[in-house]
Amino acid sequence: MAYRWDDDSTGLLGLFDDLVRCETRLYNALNDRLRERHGIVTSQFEVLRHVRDHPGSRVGDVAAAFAIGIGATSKGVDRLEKRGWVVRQANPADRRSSLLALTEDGATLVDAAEATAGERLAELLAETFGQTFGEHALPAVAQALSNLRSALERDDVGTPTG
Amino acid sequence: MAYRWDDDSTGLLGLFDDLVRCETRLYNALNDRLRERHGIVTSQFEVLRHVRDHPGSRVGDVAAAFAIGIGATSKGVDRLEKRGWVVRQANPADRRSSLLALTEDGATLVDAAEATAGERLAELLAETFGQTFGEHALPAVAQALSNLRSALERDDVGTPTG
DNA sequence: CTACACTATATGCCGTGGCATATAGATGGG
DNA sequence: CCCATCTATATGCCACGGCATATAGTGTAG
Repeated sequence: MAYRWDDDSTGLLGLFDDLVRCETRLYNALNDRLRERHGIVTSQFEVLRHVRDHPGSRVGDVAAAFAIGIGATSKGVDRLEKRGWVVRQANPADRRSSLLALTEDGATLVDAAEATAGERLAELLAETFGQTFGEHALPAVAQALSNLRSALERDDVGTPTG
Repeated sequence: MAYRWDDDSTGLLGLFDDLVRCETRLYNALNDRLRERHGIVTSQFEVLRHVRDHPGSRVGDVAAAFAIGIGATSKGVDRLEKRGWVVRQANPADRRSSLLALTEDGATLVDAAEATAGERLAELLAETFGQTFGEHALPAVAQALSNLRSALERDDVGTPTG
C-alpha cells in the first residue's frame, strides 16, 4: 500500500527517524574504529577522501559537497593542515581561495583509513544486515539512497547559509 | 549484480556516504523550518516526540533510543525543562532517576511541530523524490532502513559509552 | 583608474555533544 | 546493618559546527 503523501505524515516521520538512527549508529561505530586505529574521526576521513578524489578543491567546494557550513569547513581544514595531512596551495586564478591537496602523509593515512572503514562497514552492513535480510536487500537501499541524494542535491535542499 | 562484500568496499563506502548526505540535508532542512516556525531544532523535536510517545521515560532511556550520550541527553532535558516543555517527575521506584513527561505547553508544541515536520518532509520526500522516482520508491527505502535500524539496534552498534 | 557591488574565506561568539569524572542512590553478601 | 560494588544521572572540560561578521580580492560600469 502506498503512502498517503497528502495527509499522513506518520510514514514520513518514521522514515526520517529510521534514517537518522541508522546514520547515527553507523557514524558512531565508524568513528570509534577510525579514532582507535588512525586518530581521526569520520568527518575528517570524509574530507580527506574528498580531497584525495577531488584534488584542487577549494574550501567552498568541500563545504558544498558535504552540505556543511563554509566556516566550519575552513576550521576543519585548519586542523587537518596543522596535523600535516592537507596543504593549502596558492590558487593562481583567484587569490581569495586556495587549492587543497593531500600531503604524502595524508595520502597514506586516507588509504589506510579507507581500508579500515571498508572493513568495519562490511562487518556492520554485510554481516549484520546482509545475513539477516539477504544480499539483495543492500543494493536496493544503496540505489534508493543514491537516488534520494541526487534529488536533494539537485534541488539544493538543506544547504547551510554560511 | 551483488556486492563483493569481502574485498570491495567501494559500494559500502558509497552507500555510507549517500546515507550521511541524505541525513544531513534532510536534517538541515527540517531544522530550518522548525526553528523558524516553533523556535526549536530537530533534535529537540525528536526528544519531545519521544517523551510524548513514551511518557515515564528516564534520561537513560532517551539516550538509548537515540544512540547519543547520557550526559548530552541530561543537558538537553535541562534546556527543555527550562523552557517549560518537559518536567522531571520523582521516580518512586528509584530516586537516582526521574520520569520525564511533557507539560501542556510541551504537548501543544510537539503536536504543532509534528505537523510542520510532516508537511516539510512531504514536500521534500514525496514531491521532490516521489515525483522523480515514483511512489513505489519511497516505501522501499522506508522498509530497508527500518530493517537496517532493527539490525543495528539488535546488535547494539554505535551506542556511545557515556 | 575608481568606486561599488559581489565573492571566497577566515574568525569570533555561542550552543551543543562527547567523554571523563563526581555523586547520590540501589543492591548483594556477610 | 554495613561495606563494597554497581548504576543512573549530573557536571566540567574540550572539540566542533552554525551563524554572523570581518577581510581580502575580484569584476564591472563609467
